[in-house]
Amino acid sequence: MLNPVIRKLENFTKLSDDDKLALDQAARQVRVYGSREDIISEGDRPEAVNLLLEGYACRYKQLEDGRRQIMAYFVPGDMCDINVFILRQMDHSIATLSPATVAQIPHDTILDLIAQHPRITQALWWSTLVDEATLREWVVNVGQRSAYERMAHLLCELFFRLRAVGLTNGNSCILPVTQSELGDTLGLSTVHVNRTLQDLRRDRLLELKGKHLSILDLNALQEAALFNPNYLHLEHEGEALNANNGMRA
Amino acid sequence: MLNPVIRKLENFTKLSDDDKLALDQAARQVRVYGSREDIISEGDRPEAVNLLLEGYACRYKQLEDGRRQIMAYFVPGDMCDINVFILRQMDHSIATLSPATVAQIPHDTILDLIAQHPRITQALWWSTLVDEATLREWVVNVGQRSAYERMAHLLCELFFRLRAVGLTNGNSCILPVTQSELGDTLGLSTVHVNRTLQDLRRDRLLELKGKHLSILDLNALQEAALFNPNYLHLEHEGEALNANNGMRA
DNA sequence: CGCCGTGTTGACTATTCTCAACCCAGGTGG
DNA sequence: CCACCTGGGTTGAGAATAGTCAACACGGCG
Repeated sequence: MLNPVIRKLENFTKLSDDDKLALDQAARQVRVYGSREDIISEGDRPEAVNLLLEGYACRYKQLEDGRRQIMAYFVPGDMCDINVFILRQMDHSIATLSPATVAQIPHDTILDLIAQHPRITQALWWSTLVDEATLREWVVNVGQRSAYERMAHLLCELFFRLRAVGLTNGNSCILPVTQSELGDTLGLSTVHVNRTLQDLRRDRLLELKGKHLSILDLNALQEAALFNPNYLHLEHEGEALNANNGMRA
Repeated sequence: MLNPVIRKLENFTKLSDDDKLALDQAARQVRVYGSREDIISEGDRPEAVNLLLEGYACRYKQLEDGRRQIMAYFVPGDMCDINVFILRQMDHSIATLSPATVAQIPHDTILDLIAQHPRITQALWWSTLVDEATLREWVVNVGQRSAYERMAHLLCELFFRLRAVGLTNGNSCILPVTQSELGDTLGLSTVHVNRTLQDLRRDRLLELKGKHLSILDLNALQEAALFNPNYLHLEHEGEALNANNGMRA
């Protein structure tokens, strides 16, 4: 099994064999989770970086009165919290959505990787920038789009991201989320999620049953969602940086 | 006039005189903007880091059909785009909300700062983490909160942030935004923004007229907003890091 | 003076939520 | 093996929240 983080980072830059080996070795301490377990909770002090190897997870925040907002989905190859270890405590939680395998990379190992592998540093930086850009797009999504557009946009995004790590099969993929979780993601009630999915099905854009998503018409779905994949920066942008030597830091 | 970025970063860590000098010198090339001008536009290649010295600005994204979402506000001391220079082109725009003074810091200068001033590096890192946490909170805000709560939350946040850089006067501050901009921020129509502000005024929580915001009852406002200032990480968290030597990177 | 950008209001509409009921499939225990 | 239980998913009816449109008010500025 190819370490999915390698596949992901190579969307941005070409890694050397040495880089890849280092990544593999960093990800050797593994923990297995069941479905819907917290990997790290709000208020915890972050102890290690969690790299998702298999399964799905999400970042969420809960209000005092129980309302919950999911703010990110994680797919294999994603580091859930690389950027928080300077902070004293988590201001949100991370939980699995399915059974999952997670590598726990100690902070020191991350720092060593950064110190010794400039390509990895660059690619990790790229990856956090993409995470941020994705979050910005989510603000646009919940702020401006209708329920129908929102749902279309979310499913477009997930499909593109899963495809980038080789987890699609033609125009379908696994998506182990309930309608209630989709609601917590999009700021909609489960009832409305249900009706919105029916509308998308009626328009022959997609099917989502059980844990299986099939895109019936990707172009039409993108149009319906006003989806512009720019923000995922999947176009191997690092190649240019490689040529001109990139960052010095 | 104290360089506001120094004041901001000192919310997190103690800077040496040498650090401060370096920051001052980095911010010497200045540009002046009028109100509502783009500082950098979607599609542009980022050339320098824009540090806001005076005035207000925002980050926004426009959909093809004209809908606009504001995704961040910038106040003096904020670096608008420190983290994007690895990317080939901007996936969003940054514009002033008022007349503004902006320092343009070349990428090389940033890289030198990072290489030679570990405290600054740390504080800049902290600052980007706070920006991200803020963005996450905005997703929660538009996703879960009602119009009334949303507005209360946004104004709470801005008040706290302005206070952290010394731009409040008692319980009031300058906020040069129109109701239409508030709408684009919160995902509400201008009409509804207007009515929501009236409700907040009726409940004696705040007043917002012209460019002047007065908080009449900060505690009540926080409660109404379910506002928890945790995510702004304003509690001088860096002090701990200083003691134990912090990052090695 | 008159214009324009902003704020305000009323009437009507659309979208989304809530609540409550019911269905269905998969897993468990008797 | 079957009955039941439970966690999703689905449906309908009615209510609440927020949007749209159109008109008007107000103030600063050319």
